[in-house]
Amino acid sequence: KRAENLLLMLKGSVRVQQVSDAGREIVLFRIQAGESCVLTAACLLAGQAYAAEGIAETDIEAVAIPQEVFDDLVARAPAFRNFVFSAYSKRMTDLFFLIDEIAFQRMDIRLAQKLLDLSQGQDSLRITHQQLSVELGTAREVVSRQLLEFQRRGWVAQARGVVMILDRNHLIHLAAT
Amino acid sequence: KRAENLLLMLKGSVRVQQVSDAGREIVLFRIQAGESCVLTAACLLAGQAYAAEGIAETDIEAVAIPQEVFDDLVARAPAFRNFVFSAYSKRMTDLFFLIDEIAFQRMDIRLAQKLLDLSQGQDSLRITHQQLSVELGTAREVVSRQLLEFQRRGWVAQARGVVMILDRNHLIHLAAT
DNA sequence: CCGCTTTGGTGACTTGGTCACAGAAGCCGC
DNA sequence: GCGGCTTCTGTGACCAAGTCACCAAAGCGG
Repeated sequence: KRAENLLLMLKGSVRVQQVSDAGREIVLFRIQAGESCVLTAACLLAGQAYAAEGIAETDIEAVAIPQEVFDDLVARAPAFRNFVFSAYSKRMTDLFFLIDEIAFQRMDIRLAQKLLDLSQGQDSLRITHQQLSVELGTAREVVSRQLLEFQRRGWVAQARGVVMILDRNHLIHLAAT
Repeated sequence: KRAENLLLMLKGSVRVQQVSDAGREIVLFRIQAGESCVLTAACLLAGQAYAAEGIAETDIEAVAIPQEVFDDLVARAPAFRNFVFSAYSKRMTDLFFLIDEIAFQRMDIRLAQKLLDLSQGQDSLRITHQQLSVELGTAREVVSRQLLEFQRRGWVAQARGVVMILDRNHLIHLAAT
């Protein structure tokens, strides 16, 4: 029942996503380099049935901290303890934010935000409509239609598996709505 | 920035809900007697901007554990440490579940589940459509329409501020879909 | 070049959310 | 009891999002 190790990411990133009964998926969050996987581990080890899955997006390096060492660190190192609790609460508030977005935010706004987020300042973004729909937890058709609308407005251009950002300012403006 | 105390509920229950920019609300989870408010506290204390609010649903009793005592307990009492981490992971998985429901589940099914959940086996339930809509994170009109449909089918009856469950089996059947 | 898979586009339809009301039920002071 | 509030519920029109059933075009592997 207990997981053997707790992971601490050194390099790369892991995407944690969930699959629904009907086969639809949604990205919950990402674990970046320097962040701990403690919480994921905790979820696992608490013996909860978890439908979430972690997917490595890049080559990753991580250190595995055995259960006993982790326990000992939490007990003896206040700084480490602090690190762990901060990570937990960060995740928690991130999830609150995600819930708010899913429940109350319009798709066009969420898509614009996601494009800006994933583009990292680049003008071109390698991603399929299907992948974007998983990021947003919606259907592929919805993404296709929204991108088409953005295209009509001259904000983006598309090629197979690629989205090009032509007018970042308008996207930012929409995302801030 | 740090909260002064961490609360441990002894009696009663607290509803934690979030308000969106547009004024819509959704219930995230409840803290029951015997559960810790540790995570909520942690969220607060990590200095995150949090739009969530806790609302006491009954008279409550709770012990406030000062920061230092909490720290000391985590450091020295393995059992307490375990309790805290379990609580965290339980909340986390609960949130995953909630996200899944919001993103992918139909409203009629979610409403049926919520009615069964809140009724606690009773045949009558004191709640308004508005309150139900907050529980589900949807609009009041949607709840009204769904309840009307349930009523047409003879599964429930309604009075002002009251929902009566007439055919629990059909509700259970729908909820299990 | 030929099939096969992946990706994207489309129309029709259902479900859910928004808006603007209106009517009915309780509540309070008189 | 009787107006005048406030709260709760019902409703229709409309828009946004999700579903379904396709089709077409772009890559890919032989």
